[in-house]
Amino acid sequence: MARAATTTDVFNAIAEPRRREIIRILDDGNEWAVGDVVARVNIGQPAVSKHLGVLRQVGVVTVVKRGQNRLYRLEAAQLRPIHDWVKTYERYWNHQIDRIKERAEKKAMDRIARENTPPAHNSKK
Amino acid sequence: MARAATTTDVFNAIAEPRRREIIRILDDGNEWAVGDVVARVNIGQPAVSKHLGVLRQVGVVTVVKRGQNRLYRLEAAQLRPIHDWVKTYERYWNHQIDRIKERAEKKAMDRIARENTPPAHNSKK
DNA sequence: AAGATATATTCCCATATAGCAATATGTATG
DNA sequence: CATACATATTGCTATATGGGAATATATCTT
Repeated sequence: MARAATTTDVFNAIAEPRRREIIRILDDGNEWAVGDVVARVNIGQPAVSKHLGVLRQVGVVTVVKRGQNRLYRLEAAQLRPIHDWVKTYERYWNHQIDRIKERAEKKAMDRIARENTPPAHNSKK
Repeated sequence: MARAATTTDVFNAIAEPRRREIIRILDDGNEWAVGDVVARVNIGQPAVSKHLGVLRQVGVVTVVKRGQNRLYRLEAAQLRPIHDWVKTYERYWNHQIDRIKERAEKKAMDRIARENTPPAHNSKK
């Protein structure tokens, strides 16, 4: 089985460095025409259009037509699944507050226990 | 130019859903033998070994030999670049008073208004 | 209408990669 | 030593994908 398509899995969509670069460019609250993005990256217009198409399909950008331009806008809220996923591991580099750490550990253990259909005993390290 | 290899870019390494699955399995503070991981996923041992190899090369897991086993341990601190990257977009779903939020609300209201006024069905309004 | 401009799409190629089957390597144990 | 076991590696196949070049499509301008 191949990995989930870039057009359906936001984790895969942002695995491409040029798409992260484009996301960064769009992150100023404005709408960007394709040509303006092209002017700031080192790849051609078709490649940029394709990257924007991928980002659109996973919802990370939206597009509106205005004249002969297509204006893309960042919808970074769609990145939240990535945030939520990686946040689960914060405790691995954040040791400041015990409460946060304990909460994260408990959440992880609860999830694993739930998904593994409890072997009916405890004994974690 | 292709995207950075799974073995050198942690963003690409975690773009594969089975690797995220393996990371979650390892996330209980213990060391896991390959066979124990194999028992929990739906792919064969060679595939698991390869996924663990990818994760090892990007530093997300470490491995020690013990007898005929190789024990893998999660080193989730290596996921921090992902956390730092996505954290810069937190304001898109946290910050209550920015333009994006307002836009989203407006869009939702427009949609609700549209749904509540189907053509030629709401006799009186 | 005829260019000019902006963007998307198609065609093609090169490369990465996920998985299985088979095999190799290393280790424990009789 | 011989054999079973655990894991890695190799060989292979199918597929996804990123990019350029060429082309299509839509819109603007004159």
